[in-house]
Amino acid sequence: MHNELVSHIKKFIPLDSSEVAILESRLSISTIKRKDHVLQEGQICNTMYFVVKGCMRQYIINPKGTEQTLQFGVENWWITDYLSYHNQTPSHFYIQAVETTEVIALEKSVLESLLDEIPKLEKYFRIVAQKAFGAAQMRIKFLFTMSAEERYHHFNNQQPDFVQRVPQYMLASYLDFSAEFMSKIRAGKV
Amino acid sequence: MHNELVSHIKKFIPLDSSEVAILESRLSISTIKRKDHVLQEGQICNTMYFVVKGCMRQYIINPKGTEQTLQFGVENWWITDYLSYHNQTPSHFYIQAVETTEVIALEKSVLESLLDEIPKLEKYFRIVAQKAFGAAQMRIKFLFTMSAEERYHHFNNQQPDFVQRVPQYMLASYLDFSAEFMSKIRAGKV
DNA sequence: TCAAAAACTTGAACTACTTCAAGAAATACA
DNA sequence: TGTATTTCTTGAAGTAGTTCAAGTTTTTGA
Repeated sequence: MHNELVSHIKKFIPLDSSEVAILESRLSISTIKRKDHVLQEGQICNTMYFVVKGCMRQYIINPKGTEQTLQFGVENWWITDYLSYHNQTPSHFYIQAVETTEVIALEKSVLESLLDEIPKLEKYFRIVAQKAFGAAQMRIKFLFTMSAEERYHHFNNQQPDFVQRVPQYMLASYLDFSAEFMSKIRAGKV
Repeated sequence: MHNELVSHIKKFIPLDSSEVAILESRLSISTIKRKDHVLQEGQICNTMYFVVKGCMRQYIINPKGTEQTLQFGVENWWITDYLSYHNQTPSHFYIQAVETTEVIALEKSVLESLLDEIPKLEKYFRIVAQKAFGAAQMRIKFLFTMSAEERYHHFNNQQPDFVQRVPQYMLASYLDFSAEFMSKIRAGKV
């Protein structure tokens, strides 16, 4: 029995047993407690996080001092700041555990040596990044074309269980409206 | 002297002369006339476009019938619908030349055989996709935290020449406000 | 188990933007 | 070069959302 990341990789590329062995030897699960951060604004991001169980989020603090969630990462998602990671520049984001979460933290140096040893992994990370970019484009489309109420109902239809899982105010900011307005949408007062 | 895409790839990974030769034999430049489309909503996207010279854009038509630009692609950018491309599902987007544009159109079947022959290219496309995703995250951050006027001035500071290059109404929709409002911002009437 | 902290609700006042309509200016290309 | 087309401007009226403040409910963890 091997770890969840290996299973995820195998959905995209075949791995032989020696490659699995290399991966297993380098990857370990760590637990991030609810509300703990793995990245703070201003830090350089040197790690990619694969969510095994639980939920992480990437957020900012806006000029009014309110948190706004840009991205959630649940089971089988990667979360990181790719811009800070690639350019070695200070991050604009916080990355935090929404609930106590198990992740595989993959440091840049470890990832780079894995990519050298198992070049096939490049394909895996390419596909993951291209799909994530595609999802980001759809997200922008929804933000552009739907009203706040439509965005709420749409999300609620697509991910009914997830809505139960995170605080309302985090989801409101992810959908780009205020927590108060979300409360009114749910009460049917709009 | 070889093509612009080969030069771009060499910024990220080394290529030997036989690899360059393979690439050159498979890649050719085509010209897309101003306002012509390379992808329409509902079509399956089977091609990635690398912009050699000119400007492409990805847009949608919103429920009110207005075009909204999600993405511009200028020199050395890739533009495609990765979600349609990977899942072979109908695209939600239009991709069009803003000005007459030279592109390298890379079809899925050609790209896949290139990736088999030159596996190093996986790294190039991985890095390109990760950077594009990072840029999309920053874009969402700006949309979330800045007022319309701030978004305009910020963009204008970052890309002063680009603002001259595209019709105002396209840029307005990209920045997520109306063309009329942009006109007022520019006139200082807000 | 229970006190403290976090999350949610409500209504009233406000505002950053949109929409509409019509005319003026700029640009493309026959 | 001239004219059709595209793009930009302006003001007035409207609205989808925000903000604030205070109270209520739910959840957390010692």
